[in-house]
Amino acid sequence: MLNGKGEQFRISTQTSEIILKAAAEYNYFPNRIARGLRLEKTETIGLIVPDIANQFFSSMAKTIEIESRKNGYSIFLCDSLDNISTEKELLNLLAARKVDGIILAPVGTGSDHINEFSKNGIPVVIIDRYLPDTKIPYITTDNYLGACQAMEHILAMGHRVVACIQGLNGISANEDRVRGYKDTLNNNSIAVDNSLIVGDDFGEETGYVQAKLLMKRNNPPTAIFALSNLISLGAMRAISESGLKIPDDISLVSFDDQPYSALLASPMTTVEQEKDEIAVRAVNILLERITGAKDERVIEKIMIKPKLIIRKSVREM
Amino acid sequence: MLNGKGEQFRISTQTSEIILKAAAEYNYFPNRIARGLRLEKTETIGLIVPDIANQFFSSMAKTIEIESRKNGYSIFLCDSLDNISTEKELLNLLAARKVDGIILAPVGTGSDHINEFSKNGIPVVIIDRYLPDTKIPYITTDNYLGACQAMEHILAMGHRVVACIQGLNGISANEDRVRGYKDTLNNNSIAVDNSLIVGDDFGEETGYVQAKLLMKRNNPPTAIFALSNLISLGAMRAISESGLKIPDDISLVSFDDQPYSALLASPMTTVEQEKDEIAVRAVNILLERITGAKDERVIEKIMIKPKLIIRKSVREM
DNA sequence: CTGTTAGCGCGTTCAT
DNA sequence: ATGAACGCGCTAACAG
Repeated sequence: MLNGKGEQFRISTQTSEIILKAAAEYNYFPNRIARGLRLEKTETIGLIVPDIANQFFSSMAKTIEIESRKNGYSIFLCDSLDNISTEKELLNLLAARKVDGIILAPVGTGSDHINEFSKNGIPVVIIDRYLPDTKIPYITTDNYLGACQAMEHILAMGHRVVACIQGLNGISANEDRVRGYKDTLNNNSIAVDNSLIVGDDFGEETGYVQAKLLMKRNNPPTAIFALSNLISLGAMRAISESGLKIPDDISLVSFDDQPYSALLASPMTTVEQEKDEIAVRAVNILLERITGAKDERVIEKIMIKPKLIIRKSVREM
Repeated sequence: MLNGKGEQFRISTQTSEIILKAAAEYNYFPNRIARGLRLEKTETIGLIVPDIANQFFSSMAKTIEIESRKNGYSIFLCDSLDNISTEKELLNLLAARKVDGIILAPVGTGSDHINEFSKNGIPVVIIDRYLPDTKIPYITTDNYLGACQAMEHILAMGHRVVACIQGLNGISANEDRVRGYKDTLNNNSIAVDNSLIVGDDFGEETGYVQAKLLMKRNNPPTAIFALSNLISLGAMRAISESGLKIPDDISLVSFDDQPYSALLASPMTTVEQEKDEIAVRAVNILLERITGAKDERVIEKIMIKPKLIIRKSVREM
């Protein structure tokens, strides 16, 4: 009876005002649980991220929460701890909680469980990467383009031996970045040296360990392209421990701009992902699927252009 | 019927196994919405923070989510945008969603709405600060102690003119830190110069503007104590723009350790808050109040000791 | 020990 | 134009 629109259908002025005053006076709010049970929609969205403490995900979470709330939806926050079986459990948990839809930043390379899950009728939108051979809409950064932009800059500054510390092998975000790295080298007539492509996860430790190894090579790289903010953080730690300076001794470019990027020992050149746009569009696409506003045979596959922010971490050779 | 414990009360082996297999086979999960309506508890917790994109809150959110999930609870994430009327709306929203409890990192200085809200029976636990004259349990950093530790270090390094860029005036976290700053000066027989206590919010801009002004003084401070991570970020920007170096030209200590603190131009000495412990204890206290496990006349008022991490941003005079 | 039923609060439908 | 009754899926209470 007090659903806020029922009144408009019948009496406009009198009843509405009385009801509203009474509601305010008695501090009445409709029970969303009962409403959810009855309507078979809860106006909730599940958000699963591998690590909410990571600035990249927390700033998208912020935008997702705000944009969802504007539309009456609340967010169940779930941290999959970068663990694929946790991610699986979380999908089931959210299903049991009858969320209307899920925004998922997947973990690892396996995706069978996601494809399987998406058959159950709860709409899923994927962010940050995409799955091969899937019917699930996604919205990510154009990682290939971002890597090309970064590499073009490094090469334009005169570097010829450029290492790449990559993240988790096999996922689209990583593969696209590596492909951009290789293609840009090739386009500039520099042979790809596979021994300069190292690393296997997006964590800080990978950056640290691999940077140390790279610096010990006989023919060390003059520049490093780090494929995540944590990798560059680790690489900086290694470089700093070795007594070397950026960019004098070695240059560094990182994927993912951070609030502190401009304030580092050497303000860092980064590939900035348009997190806000990814987040807003993910919410809007999900809401369209929830409300059925759009032909669901259309699978959105969206890549947002990143932006190269040139600071002072690449030396001119 | 399928609540997972009913079986244990009756048949142990046979029925349980049959049910479990059937449940797995048909991929059945009990509907948590219906359950919530029936039991009048939803096993959900509302988390309200002023800015989830802030590392300080996002890492606590991570721990809160994980710790809650261990106990079967899911988290509604709400970002109050540092806006007190949004915070108010969110409290009501969470009440309408029938959360079993709320963890709140409050915004601003006003707290009447929180006291008012807490009378409605939904348990609230406050983190990051405390409210004056309230019956709501809280768990925060011992901000007074943290400020004393930082100031003792600065003074021990020989500084005598030390500025303090503070955050939002009037809230406990800020007042306790300022009190620690003043008391430590007094204990070391240095008169407090109120013109060296500047700033009025925790943002980056405050740090930037106030640091610029401080450096222009006739008798500029040799050290700055920044009362938040964003303030120190802004101060660093100002110092860097002025062509000055930390710690050679000016020393800096900041509240809130960050992942990048060790990797800055000058690795920064910080007061690290024990975020994990605050988060875990907040969840546990809230759960105790939800389940009624503890005498609710006991109002927990907990302060966790912070840790001074000494790096290289303070010069020996 | 097992099967049946009432009712949580809402929105919808059907009957006035 | 309004009011009464039903049912969403679950669990607790009760009857058999």
